[in-house]
Amino acid sequence: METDTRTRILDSAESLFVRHGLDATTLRMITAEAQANLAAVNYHFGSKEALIEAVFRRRLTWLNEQRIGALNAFEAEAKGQPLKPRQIVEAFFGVAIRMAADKNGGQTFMRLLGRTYTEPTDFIRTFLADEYAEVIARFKAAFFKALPDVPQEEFLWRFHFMMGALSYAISGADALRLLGPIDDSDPEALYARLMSFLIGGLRAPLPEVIAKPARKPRAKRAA
Amino acid sequence: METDTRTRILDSAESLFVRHGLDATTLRMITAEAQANLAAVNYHFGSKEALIEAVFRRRLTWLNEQRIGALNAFEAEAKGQPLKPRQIVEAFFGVAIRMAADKNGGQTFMRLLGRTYTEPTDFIRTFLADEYAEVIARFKAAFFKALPDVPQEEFLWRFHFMMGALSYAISGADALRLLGPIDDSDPEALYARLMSFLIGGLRAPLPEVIAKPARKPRAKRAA
DNA sequence: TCATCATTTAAACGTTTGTTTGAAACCAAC
DNA sequence: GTTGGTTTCAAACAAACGTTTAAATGATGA
Repeated sequence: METDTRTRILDSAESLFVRHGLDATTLRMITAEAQANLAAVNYHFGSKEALIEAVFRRRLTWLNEQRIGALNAFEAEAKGQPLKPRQIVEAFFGVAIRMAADKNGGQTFMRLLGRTYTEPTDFIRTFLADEYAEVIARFKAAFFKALPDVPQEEFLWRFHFMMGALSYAISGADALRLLGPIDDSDPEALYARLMSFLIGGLRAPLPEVIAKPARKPRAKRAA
Repeated sequence: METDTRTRILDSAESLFVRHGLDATTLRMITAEAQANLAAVNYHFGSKEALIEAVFRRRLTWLNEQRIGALNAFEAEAKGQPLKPRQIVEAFFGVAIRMAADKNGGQTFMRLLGRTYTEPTDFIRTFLADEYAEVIARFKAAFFKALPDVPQEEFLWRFHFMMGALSYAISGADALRLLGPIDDSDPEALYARLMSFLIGGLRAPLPEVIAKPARKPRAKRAA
């Protein structure tokens, strides 16, 4: 338990952010739980904003490297042939689910990340966009190659839906309590469940209505 | 534009909440945009917490009544027979997507709602659980009846995933910017896209690994 | 016209926020 | 043992927060 102040602060911040949200977590809560002085955050990180970025960067960089690594492995194996969609899904979402199952750090962070995609704060949006730029580009290319019959815009939406399902899968029991008691203790089962759901959605028949000249009836109810 | 102070505050709060989040939105921002006095919030609602609840209740009650209404209509038509899964999905998620397409109020709110499911704040969780209790019970029952071959726990997860996809579908362009430029101006197309994705995921083949006696290999990488 | 109620207003309240300060404590190198 | 650089510490800072107050204003019915 002899970790240095910097990491103790990162750990406490991560854990408190996921419990109370970014805004509602104060520096005093963080430093108290980390058994550090209040000024330590500004000394080690500069500001609360910089601390938030550090909390995310610490694990997000590694996560996306893993994703690209998994994709590289599949592509090397395929020797120029398009990958199977299942492989690409596995590389992107599977890696995330497995990280979320890792009690030594990943679990807490992934819950935080899941609910941060929809975070409206500006500096977080731009920060995430930067961190994701490379991995998104790689996976878009792989998907387009693997599914040449699916219109690109259509696929982007499905990718987006899949991110939503992933986010909720990871947030897990918190939001699930809305649906009733449920067991989210088995990460392998969760992995299998999410994968089959995602593949099912990804490979669903294309909707017919797409690209219809959306003529909206102007008629309003008489008032 | 002669609306009363109370509704002007509700409208401004709704719009600001979705832009900056609940915590980061201050009463001074709200009253400034609503052209009301700072004290007006506490006068009309009692507290900021009560205002938040009012913002949600105003549209959420109606939304869930619509959902139950749609389900009732389908069930009356089916005369005791189980519904088709597509109908239940339509009643729950279709109603939400259509509300999200309504520029006169619904759109802003649904974006707010989508990112609030994962909100960690306690009083919001309990509030949402209350508001959703009835509609969740009705739809769970309908789904269980329509899909007797799907284990209930399995289905609850899929329902959960579907909520995630819906949430992201509604948050729309905000988070989608991560994936690149995309057009979310056509609600009918979005509706069709989400529905086919959801049905695809819901009806995907069951994963085999479920309920395996999760024996986790203790072996760690040599270090 | 007056009295009564509801609403709006400006000002102030006590807290809490993130941040800064300057001195104390620590620790290795010489 | 003294120096020099890093880290910790208690205390204070101004700013912003949600909330409260008491007076001013508006509208309604007698």
